[in-house]
Amino acid sequence: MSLRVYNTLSGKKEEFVPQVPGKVSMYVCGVTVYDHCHIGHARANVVFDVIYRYLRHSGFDVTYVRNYTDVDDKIINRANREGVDFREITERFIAEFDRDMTMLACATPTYQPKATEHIEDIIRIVQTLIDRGFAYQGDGDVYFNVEKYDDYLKLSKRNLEDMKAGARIEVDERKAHPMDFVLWKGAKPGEPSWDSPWGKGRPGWHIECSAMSMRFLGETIDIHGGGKDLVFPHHENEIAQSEAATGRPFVKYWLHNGFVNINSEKMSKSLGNFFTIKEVLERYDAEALRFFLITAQYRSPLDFSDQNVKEAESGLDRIYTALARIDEILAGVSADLLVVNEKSLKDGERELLEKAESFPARFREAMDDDFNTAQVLGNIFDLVRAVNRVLAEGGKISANLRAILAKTRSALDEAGEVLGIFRTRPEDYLENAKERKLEELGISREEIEALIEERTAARKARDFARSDEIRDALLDRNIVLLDSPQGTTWKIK
RNA sequence: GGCGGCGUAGCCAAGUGGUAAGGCAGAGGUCUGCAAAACCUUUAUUCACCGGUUCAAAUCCGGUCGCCGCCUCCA
Repeated sequence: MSLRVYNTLSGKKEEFVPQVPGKVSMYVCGVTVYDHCHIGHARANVVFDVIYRYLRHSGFDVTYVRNYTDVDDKIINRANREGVDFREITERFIAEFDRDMTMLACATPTYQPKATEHIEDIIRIVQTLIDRGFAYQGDGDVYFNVEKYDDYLKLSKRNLEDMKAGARIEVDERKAHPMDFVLWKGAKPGEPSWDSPWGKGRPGWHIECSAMSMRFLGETIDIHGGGKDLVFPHHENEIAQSEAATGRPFVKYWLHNGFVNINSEKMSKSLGNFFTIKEVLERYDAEALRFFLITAQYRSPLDFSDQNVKEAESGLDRIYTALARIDEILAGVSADLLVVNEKSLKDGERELLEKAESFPARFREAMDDDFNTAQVLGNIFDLVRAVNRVLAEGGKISANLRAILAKTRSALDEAGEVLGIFRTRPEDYLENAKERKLEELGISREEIEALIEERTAARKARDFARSDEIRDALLDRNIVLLDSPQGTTWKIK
């Protein structure tokens, strides 16, 4: 089986064949750094991080470029409002973005260029477009003439006539066609600007991605990604200006992620229904958030709600609990030396062995089918259940079981590495989760442990009334007690 | 108005022609002093609705209804 990806350009899943065997060039539109990022940005970046990791895992040598848009109206407006240089705004929010990405365990792209570092490239492309008759000047601005480029709207599959019909397009005297878009904006007083053949100015939004993509990845790249909302106009315009400038195809595979919704509506700044990554991470574990973001296939909408994230968190806890049990059993043994003796397998062991051994193939099959992370998670839970089942049988841990658990652990590690989860020691994950929740509940470990001690004494004395009273009191405060032959432990409800 | 997507159990979510993965929540059981955790069993004769193609459809085709997105900055 080979990798198949859904290409927005063809509207179909296609076999993924990079231009150069073994190598992949990938460009993903980053963020405009004028404010904190929200969960929608988190999803886009986690989705493409998983894709990046999976491509590498599949043996490709991937060059991954993600830009920072660091000059733009919104940045300038904020800078003016705060009375600071625009670079102060961009530096601040680049740092915030980087912190968010680190929290979400996103790998660092090969290159993270800034638009302002590529003004010369931008000017060169704009000049080429003018020379080739695709662009024209108007009052210090330079526009792309959409009527000159025959394939315009091939990505978003519309036509210019329909666009005009109900569209909210302001008539602009300087434009030859209402849909023409700006490549270079003439400077207004107080705005950051750069010298150009057309006077002082700054780049339009779309041209920077073409410039940086070509600079780092060449004229034709394998994958270009971004949110669905970028299909038109951003990506459409990138195609037009890039292909008009080079005469060559710009992108082989266009990949677009679905939105994060709130009550079935798109999360966005303008609707005001957004949560920043920063504030969500105050309430939830970062890994749980990442886990939540991959519970659905990347092209589907994903509804963000307290309940949904909590459910994801419960699911992740379940997996980590099983991992902790596996690690406890495997502690101190060298997994490489473990060999399964097929002849003396118990039923549960055989089932787990089969699931663990078939897992890698099922994992690849799901990921090869347009990165179906939801299906992978289903397979993971299936494996976890088999682990729990075997361990619930009790008895001594046989050498065989140890070997099977080692196989299971390495299967889960493989998936975890690609999905960017299970990267924490299970014990640490569970401890951290506990710590955070304890703080929320306003109860201390010492207090709980003192009560457990008192209860154990009461139970020894068969004073079950007192024992249950303590347990109920703790339960009221969301602390659940777990009795086992080894003693009493506790967890948070 | 144009273009595109979606509608699978109480909730989330896989599944694109062969008879419904998985998670959360719920119920019963094993365990337990009683519980909890864990495990076992169980929860959609059915995939928005109607019609068609087919030996066979959640999956393909046509229609209806509902929801959402893009067409303006947007991941």
